[in-house]
Amino acid sequence: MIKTLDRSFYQRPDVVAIARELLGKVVITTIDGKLTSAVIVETEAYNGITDKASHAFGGRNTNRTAVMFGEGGRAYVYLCYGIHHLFNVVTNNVGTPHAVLIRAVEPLDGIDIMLERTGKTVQDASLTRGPGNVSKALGINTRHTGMLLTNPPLEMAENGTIISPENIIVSKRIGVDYAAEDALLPYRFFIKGNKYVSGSKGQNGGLGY
DNA sequence: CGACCGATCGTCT
DNA sequence: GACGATCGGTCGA
Repeated sequence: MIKTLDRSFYQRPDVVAIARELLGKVVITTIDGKLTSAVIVETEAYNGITDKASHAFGGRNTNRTAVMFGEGGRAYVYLCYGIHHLFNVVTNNVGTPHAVLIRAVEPLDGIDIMLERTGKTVQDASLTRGPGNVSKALGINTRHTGMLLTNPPLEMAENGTIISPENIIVSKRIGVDYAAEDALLPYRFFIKGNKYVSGSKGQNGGLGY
């Protein structure tokens, strides 16, 4: 039984709590007439204008980041390193640019389509491991930025799965060393032992503080 | 293993 | 004109 998350789920004040709650939720895309879905296994919270790791740090509201300043429940997708499209969920409400980066998912439906999109021949952990690979496999790109997450082509849902607290690992975020002291904040969450979780030694096994 | 490197381009200074 | 919220490959120990 699948239930789409409505906007009240996203429009809450605590982006860190939402990042944690998103573990076990399902992302469903219907793009180019092809349906794919996957379970979220790794997330990171980006905590608005006071978070040096956030694109919205210091109130930076540009064409690219404007979506984050809007209502929660929409997608923020941007191009990273000219190659990778990174998929975020906007939370909170107008004026407060919170977002959660989806860093890894575990494939559910449409695995053949994901293989097609990524040019892979066999399903292994690399298919949807890491934010760049997530978007590639699910068919998400910058044209989806600003779209609602409550209906196709981009939907988020819950299927009754509960991830127990002892199976959730917390760590600092990946790739944000430039954010100085904010790089150390415990804003990354992932499911213990899940093979799709990104990072290597010290980043997918334990408390990487 | 770990360190390093190239790809590739929209965005902001 | 510089620089990424990355990835996958290579090289050396």
